[in-house]
Amino acid sequence: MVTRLSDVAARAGVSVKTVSNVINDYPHITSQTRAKVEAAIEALDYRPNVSARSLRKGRSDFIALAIPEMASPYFAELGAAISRAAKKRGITVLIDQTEGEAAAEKLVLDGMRGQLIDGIIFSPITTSPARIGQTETAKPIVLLGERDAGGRLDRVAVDSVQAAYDATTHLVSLGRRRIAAIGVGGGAGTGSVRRRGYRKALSAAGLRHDPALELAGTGYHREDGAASMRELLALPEPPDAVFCFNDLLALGALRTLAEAGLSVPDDVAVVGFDDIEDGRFHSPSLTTISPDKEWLADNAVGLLLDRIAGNGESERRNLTVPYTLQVRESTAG
Amino acid sequence: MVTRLSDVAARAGVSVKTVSNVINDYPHITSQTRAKVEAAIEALDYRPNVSARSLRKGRSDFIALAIPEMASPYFAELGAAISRAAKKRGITVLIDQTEGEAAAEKLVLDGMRGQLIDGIIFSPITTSPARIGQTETAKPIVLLGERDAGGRLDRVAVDSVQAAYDATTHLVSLGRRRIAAIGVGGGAGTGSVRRRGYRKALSAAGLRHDPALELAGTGYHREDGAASMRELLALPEPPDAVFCFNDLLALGALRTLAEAGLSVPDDVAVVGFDDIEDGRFHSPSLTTISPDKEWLADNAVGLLLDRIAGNGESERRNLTVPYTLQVRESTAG
DNA sequence: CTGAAAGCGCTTACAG
DNA sequence: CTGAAAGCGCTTACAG
Repeated sequence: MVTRLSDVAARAGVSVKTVSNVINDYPHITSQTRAKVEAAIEALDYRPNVSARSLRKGRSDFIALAIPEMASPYFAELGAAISRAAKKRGITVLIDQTEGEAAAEKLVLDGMRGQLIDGIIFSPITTSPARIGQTETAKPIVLLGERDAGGRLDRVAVDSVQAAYDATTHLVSLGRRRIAAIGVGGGAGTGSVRRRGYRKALSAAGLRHDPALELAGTGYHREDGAASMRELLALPEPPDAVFCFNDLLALGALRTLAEAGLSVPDDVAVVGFDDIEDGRFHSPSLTTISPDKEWLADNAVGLLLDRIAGNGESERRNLTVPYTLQVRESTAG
Repeated sequence: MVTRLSDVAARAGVSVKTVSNVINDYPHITSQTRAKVEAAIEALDYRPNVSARSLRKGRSDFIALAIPEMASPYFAELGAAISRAAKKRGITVLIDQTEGEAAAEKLVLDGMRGQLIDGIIFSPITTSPARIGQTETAKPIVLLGERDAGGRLDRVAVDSVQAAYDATTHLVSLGRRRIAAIGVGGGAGTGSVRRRGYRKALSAAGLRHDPALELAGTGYHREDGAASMRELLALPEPPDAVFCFNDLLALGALRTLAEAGLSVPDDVAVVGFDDIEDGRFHSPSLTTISPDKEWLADNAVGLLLDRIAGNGESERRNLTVPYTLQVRESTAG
């Protein structure tokens, strides 16, 4: 038999309303009454039934984090940070792996899973911004990453153009002249936004951009970085530096360079993006763009809760995550 | 306004009971009726309210995965596999980060979060097996990892003694004689169980175990492995091989060896445990014990659901996860 | 096979 | 400040 609110009320000799008031921290309760109720809760080891509360209030204090893949270190670290940020505010995070599939992302945009969750933090990779912008979602959504929704949804993201510009400029300042990019892509995602910053930095430095040095690949994993690096090394004129659009690509590229017996950074300098722990312990350690993940997590959760709390109609916000360039061995001997 | 079951019933011209029957796949419904109801559901874009269903049925189809840390690659990969395995069966996984804190682990053993979840997959690292064995939990629990509960709870785990034995024996077979261990620990956790296999292999090979070669460290992260390796290198007689009790420790050790200018495996051979992706792409790539994570995930979820479905009183089960030793560059040039 | 009704455990107006 | 009662949206005996 499970203890119910009414059991607590009976034992404390008060009404259920009073017990509810104590649990929900409402005012106008004498400390004496509060103590009596708390003693009864303690004695019966009572815990409120989440389903009943959620059914009645229309709020569950659950939010969803929809990411492509939780086994990917950047998302794993981000997920950990977001879970912690949410827990601090009494919110539970439910992680949904979309695997980048259009159907799964559509489900997210539709508001997800019946009515359990109160809102969604969403990192889309397949759905187009136009499609996202059309969303008439039942639940508040905060977008993460490069894709925006034409200002129709809240969003928290690094200024990727500027960050890619800084990363590339760092390579230029080292005297590198044939600077490749791994992870470029069409559309409106990471691959195209970061390419913008990369190209901008090249032309600011007076360097011509060579299409042969822009590698697209099929994904953002280590194996994709390794394969792209192999292609670059097979070029008549291989690059003397590579900017990889995330750390996993960079780690894969580093693996290929090691297999080829090339020295990093002497032969080829490498920069990544994300600052996952893996890169900090690698030999050579990886120079990378380091977004402030705690900041990102805190602000994404805060923004979403704000929206859930009822500021549904206020203007959409676009928060820019602070970042630094961490210079390590892969560019600095 | 949210669509309710009764709205669907009204539109389809049937009773709520019939709609409920269709949704829950009950028998005795003419295909004609079913089609009518499904059309109404489609037209109204109806989704059942999870809270209401869960309140009424006493089942939510949510399970919790309680792990120390989701940013740790092994747990991230495991979490991804468990989420996938659960999703296949229509179950949603809620990830709870205990951070190895006793209070958080106690909450897990108490059954967690009011009554939302149906059961728990739990990877404890602080709570003692004795304490776990005393658990009178409200919800079914499946244990992961070395700690058992004196047979009082279901458990899915690698045979860590045997796996550690295999890893160490592999090093012996390479002709290594001073084989260190990183990650040893007291108590009943990973650190003590794997040490048992390590020592057993040494004595089977006729090697004396040297206490100076057993490093405890403070945790199972890269930095702990790096620090332990530094200690080993400072020894009058440093080791010619190291068995690290997880891959993260091994990656940290590899970093220290690279900094010291030592060659792997020529000077020091290194073996890990877990087979995270990071180790496969490292230079040198990491020899490691590779547990079948898909198998683990499928069976942990299956066992838990079986228990939830009502086999509460049947005998506790202890499933052994298959593993292989993946020989890579860190021991094989 | 279907319909009307009770009840899961909360929260919240509504009276007092 | 407290008590009695309605209702959140389902599922499920109970009659028919």
